[in-house]
Amino acid sequence: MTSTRATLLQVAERAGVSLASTSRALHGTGASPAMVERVRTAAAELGYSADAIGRSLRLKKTFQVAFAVADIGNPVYVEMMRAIHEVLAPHGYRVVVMSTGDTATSTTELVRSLNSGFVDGMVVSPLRTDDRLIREIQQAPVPVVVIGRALDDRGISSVSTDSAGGIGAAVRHLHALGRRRVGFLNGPLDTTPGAARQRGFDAVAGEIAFDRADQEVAGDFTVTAGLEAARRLLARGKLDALVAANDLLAIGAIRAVRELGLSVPEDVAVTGMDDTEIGRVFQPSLTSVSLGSTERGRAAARIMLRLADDPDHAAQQITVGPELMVRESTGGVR
Amino acid sequence: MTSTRATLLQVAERAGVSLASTSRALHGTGASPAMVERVRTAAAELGYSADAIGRSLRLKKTFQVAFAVADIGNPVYVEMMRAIHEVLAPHGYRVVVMSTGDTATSTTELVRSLNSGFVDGMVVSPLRTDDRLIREIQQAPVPVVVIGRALDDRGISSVSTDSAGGIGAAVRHLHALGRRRVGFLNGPLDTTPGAARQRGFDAVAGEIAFDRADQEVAGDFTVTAGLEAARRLLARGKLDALVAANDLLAIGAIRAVRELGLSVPEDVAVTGMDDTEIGRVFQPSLTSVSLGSTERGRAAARIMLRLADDPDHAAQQITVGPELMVRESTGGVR
DNA sequence: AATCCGATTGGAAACGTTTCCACCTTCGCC
DNA sequence: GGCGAAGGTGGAAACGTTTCCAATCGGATT
Repeated sequence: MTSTRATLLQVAERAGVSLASTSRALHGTGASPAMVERVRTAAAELGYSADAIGRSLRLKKTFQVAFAVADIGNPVYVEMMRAIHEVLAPHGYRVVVMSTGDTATSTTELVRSLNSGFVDGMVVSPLRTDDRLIREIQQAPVPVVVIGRALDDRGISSVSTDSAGGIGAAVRHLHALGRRRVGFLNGPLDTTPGAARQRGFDAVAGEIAFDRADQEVAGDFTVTAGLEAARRLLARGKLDALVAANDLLAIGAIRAVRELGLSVPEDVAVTGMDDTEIGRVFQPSLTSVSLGSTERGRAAARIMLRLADDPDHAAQQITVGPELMVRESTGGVR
Repeated sequence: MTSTRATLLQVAERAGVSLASTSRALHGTGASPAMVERVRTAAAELGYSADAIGRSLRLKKTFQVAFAVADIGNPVYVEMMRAIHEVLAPHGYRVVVMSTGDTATSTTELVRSLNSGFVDGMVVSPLRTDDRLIREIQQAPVPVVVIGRALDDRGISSVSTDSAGGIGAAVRHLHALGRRRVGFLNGPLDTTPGAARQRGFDAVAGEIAFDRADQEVAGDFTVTAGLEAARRLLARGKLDALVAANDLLAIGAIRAVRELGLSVPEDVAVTGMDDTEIGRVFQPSLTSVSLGSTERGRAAARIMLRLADDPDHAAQQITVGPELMVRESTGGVR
């Protein structure tokens, strides 16, 4: 590692030409072939590469977009990230993932990232949303697109889905299979998805008569938390169906079922949500409600592109419908 | 979203004081309480927040560190990221993940990220390493720490592990259990981990006599690729032990075993590598070689801190030993 | 009462880049 | 051969911030 990196001025001096010509020769247009050759050589000799900071200060553009997410460990965010990258990369944007790490302080962290971040825009999928976060998004210095909650009224661009309806579809599916003792395994209720999925379960549980309907809340949306919560849920009484708020929770739940010597789907049918790859290859493969992660990521990225072009473009809300993918964990296939 | 964001100069004008005083009042020291109050008010009224680009240009510091990784979908990288974040965050650094996305162009992408990135340093875990990449790392404008391959001779800081030895430990474990027909399920051989693990298997296969030893290479280190490759491997003849180069491949392999109506670990014992969370909660839980992802991440981050402080600090190489974690998939527990 | 010291303040430069503007050269055309 | 246009080049400003340095002010000490 050389102690100091070469600057454009040094290249200019070495080439014996002006700073302006050097810049043009390397990047812009309007330089003679001889000039280009000369400057290129000098730049190569010095191992020059343009400093992103200086360039961005002048251009007022970083060509970076952030994807801010509470927990990068959740495969659904990985899918979204791939989709966002796929849309943005051809337009010259790099996608950087900022994991807020600790979900408790995610709001504050997010805001700070935004204001002092090196990005032209941000796609954010917050686990928890409060008024302060919304206000910060509204007065953010760069465009923000929210994945995960409709915010029609506030002039914020968002891509949302109907996860409540998705839970309903899963419950109806289980009922149609003849299951009558259903357990709902949700994530934290103070999160946006947790709250929505709870609404979905409450609604459908009011419509459909079960012999028994119980529920339990996991500490977060991870496999481990799902395992623990499912143990508690199953300890309270026999169930023949488990609706998990998320694929990771469902995987934990399946383990809990088997710990009791029961089998999936014969004794207990299990559904997840998010239609992740791990759910598809798990054994049994997971019946899961797809919320179109890839589609949502793509939609968010497209809105971002539009806003990057024209920051005053009207806010836009898109909704992606849920779709039930029936697989082995509810006895669907084979 | 306001059309233009407030600058420090605007705050200064509104407060009726100089630019220098404004900066001091907000950030530095040596300003009178009255001045601080006055400037704070003006800043609040304008909704001012410092521009990261301008600040970085002057400070020559971004307080960001990149973690560049080929495939963020692999949980082992998530673990590393958490560890890196954990070490760096208390020192005021933000960790951003740059997924090179397509592994084929990962080298080129990586280099570009580095040179034009908004980071003070970079921790990189390359899947494929060639001379060009090494040269780029050596002349990188910011400190780089490599996770995944010892590069002692080149003056590059790295944190590596003995994955070859780890494969050896897994094979020996299976042999000790009485398994005599072993299959090795590796990832691409042109990757750094693929090559190392191949060496490990070749070495131990030369030492220990098996009745049968076969192997197959998966297209990448994912569950899906593991499933497909394991199908091919198992189709070629009966095996009673499978050594997978990674937990994801192992999970795919278990599915392939079961598709044949065989059970794990009774008919076929399976080992993975990386000791990921998903492997621990999978069913059966996965016997896996821990390569200390968290420990490696932490070590890399600590080296990075040192280099950020003193870029000319001598390069440092750390090695973390592998450790076999015996679980259900080889019949270890219960 | 004069001087000195410390505490605050403002002016100005600097970080590295791009681009506007003005100037110069050269070529083509009348 | 002169004139206009076109193309290439250099000077200088600008982006937003921090910090060095000098200058001012007030109070305290001799």
